[in-house]
Amino acid sequence: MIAKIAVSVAAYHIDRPYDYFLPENIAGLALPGMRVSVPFGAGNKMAEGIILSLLPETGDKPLKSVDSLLDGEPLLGDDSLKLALWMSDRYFCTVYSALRAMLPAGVWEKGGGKRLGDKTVSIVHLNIAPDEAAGLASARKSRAPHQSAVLQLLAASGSMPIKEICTITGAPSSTVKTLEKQGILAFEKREVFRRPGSSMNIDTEHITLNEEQRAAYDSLAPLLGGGRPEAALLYGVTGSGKTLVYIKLIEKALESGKTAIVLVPEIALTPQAVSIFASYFGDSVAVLHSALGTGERYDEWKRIRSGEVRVVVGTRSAIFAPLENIGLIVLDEEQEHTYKSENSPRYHARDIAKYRVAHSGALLLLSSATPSVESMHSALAGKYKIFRIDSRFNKRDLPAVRLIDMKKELKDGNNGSISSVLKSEIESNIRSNEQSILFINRRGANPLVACGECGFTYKCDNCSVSMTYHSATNLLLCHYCGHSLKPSDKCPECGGKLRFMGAGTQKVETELSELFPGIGVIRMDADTVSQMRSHDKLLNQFREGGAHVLLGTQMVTKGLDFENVTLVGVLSADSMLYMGDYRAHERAFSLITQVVGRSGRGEKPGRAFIQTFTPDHEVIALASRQDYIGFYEREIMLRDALGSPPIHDLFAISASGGDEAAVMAACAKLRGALVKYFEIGGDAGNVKVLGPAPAPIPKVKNKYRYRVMISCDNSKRVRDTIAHTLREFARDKLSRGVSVYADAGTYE
DNA sequence: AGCACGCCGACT
DNA sequence: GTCGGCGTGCTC
Repeated sequence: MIAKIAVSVAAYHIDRPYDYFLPENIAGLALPGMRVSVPFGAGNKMAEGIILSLLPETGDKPLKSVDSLLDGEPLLGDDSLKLALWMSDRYFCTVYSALRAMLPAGVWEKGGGKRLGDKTVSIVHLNIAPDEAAGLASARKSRAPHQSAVLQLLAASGSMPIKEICTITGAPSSTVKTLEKQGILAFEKREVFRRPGSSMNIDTEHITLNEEQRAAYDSLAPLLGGGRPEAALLYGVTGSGKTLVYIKLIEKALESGKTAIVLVPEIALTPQAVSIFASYFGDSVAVLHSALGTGERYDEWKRIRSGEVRVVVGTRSAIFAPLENIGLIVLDEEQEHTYKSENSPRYHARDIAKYRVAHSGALLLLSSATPSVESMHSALAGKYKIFRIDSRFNKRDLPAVRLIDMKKELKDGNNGSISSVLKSEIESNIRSNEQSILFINRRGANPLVACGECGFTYKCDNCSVSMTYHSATNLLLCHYCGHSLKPSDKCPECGGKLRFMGAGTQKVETELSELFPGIGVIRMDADTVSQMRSHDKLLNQFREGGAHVLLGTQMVTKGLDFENVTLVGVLSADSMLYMGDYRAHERAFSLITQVVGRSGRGEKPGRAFIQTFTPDHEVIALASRQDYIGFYEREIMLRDALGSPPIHDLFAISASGGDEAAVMAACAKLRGALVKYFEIGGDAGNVKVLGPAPAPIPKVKNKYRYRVMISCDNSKRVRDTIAHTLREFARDKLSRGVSVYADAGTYE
């Protein structure tokens, strides 16, 4: 027998299914999806591989032999193996790396450094009839009270874990063992899964949909279970209760024997929504957090594979959950960039979801208050059915939004981060004991420290970015590599006076304490939530009225649902608009819309203020009016003109390395090869090769980064040309010290 | 990428 | 004569 195997150590440019001979002793046990140990390369070093398929011997060429099987049963099904091959073509990655992305890390820890065994408990059964046990219990009541209590308990319940018996009766475990020796009780080892406890319990007994939710459900439900792949976009304002619609749809899928996956951008940001699933579906739901330990994640994965789990809720990688019979896949907040993997395999969960839906005849539900331009484009083109939920859950209007011109503030002598209008609004909220959320897109105190005389700025030695001043530690910090530096009193170049410019969360925190002495401010950014679970702690503190103001970065914009918040301030809308990539406007629009939606979710109406130096900027103006359609129409025209998605497909070929000249030369060579091959292939008309150009941040961690962009119509031929160019480049001597990768539909 | 093979200079 | 430099080519 011959096995086709994806080998872990085969780099991208030599990756292919390798054929190995399966020796007699393991040929009968080997199945596709199992891991194996195989000799590879000239040195025959042992490497891990995964069996892709088995075929009969041909005897053509001499093959090396599989050394050993590493699994007793397949870790991956046929559909996963096929998906990995598809991913290697789509995302320019090795088949093995695609397969690895589908498996929980715990799979490799068994027998490795930290043993990760299967956890078991001892279940104790009665070996005699219950009434006989009850008789023995009363007979031994005075002579052996512990035995009596244990027997009485088991007479009532039949079986129970030993630990539980001991805690209930107070008997030592030796009592139970004695009874086992006497043949009265029997032990059974049962595997248990380490399950993360759900922290909140939400009453989900009676979920009733309001009129609009019901209408959305009624239109979506018929798309379920027809066995035909379907895709729909649920376009619903924040706070419209889309989660309830998902739950009803999942329920329907389960009723017809199907399973469901719900993807969320980040569990930490939507704890309430996730808890609803957990309490509603109980043990048949698996929740895959990022905070899950290796063991817990591994166990959840096993529960899913065993068929015990029928609903999976999780972040990006949960799209690979080994569920059978999928009826529904939901992508909540589908526009979020966290659905795109930033390292190899550089997949987008939405693409994988489409693949799985197409192969299982399920319904894909994309959901958002501000759909990605791609998804809206597909919906308008008729590829997705589109449904709307227009009013918020509690029938509250969206908050009134006002733009504040910071140029004018500056003219009036206010150079702080908080405008006079916003200041008086915060003041009135403090007086009426209502809460406020302030959003600023930067952590630290000052993003720029410069000399007022010679213009010197503190730049990171390893990265091409200026260093941010952190007042808490009195250090300058690089947010890309973590490099830190103590600022000197005077300019290190000319001895002039240093100026601390711009504002981040720490600076605003100080300003707030100066403007409103004594008020409670909770600051939430990467610095304050780095400690485990402090994220929840800070939010609970705020919920319980522990502060007047919640001040933070992106993490205060999503999912939060606080009834007492009636004021939202976006302190600097401009910083988001100029991030250099084609998605900057989309992100800014979405972020502003989301944070505005945090206001007025309770009984009291909300209001929002957006501070900007460019109040006339169309994106800011559209965001302040919450005009998604207007934004979409403007954006789609720009995308078309710039050759960006969704009108055109985009690939980025990136090169990085320590020697800038070598990286540039490599990029130029890549460009030349691409242009040549596209011409030979007859694709020159379809394809535009742009660059090479430095990446938006040209140096990170002492590596220079340049790239070539390809705007085209994504086709197999184009992908093959890119793959061929990458492989050829890797073999080239010029490539020494320069690494390259390709990214489909690039985000940066 | 990682390794062996191979063909040239320096050395006990 | 042989040890080791790294240029070249292959990986079932």
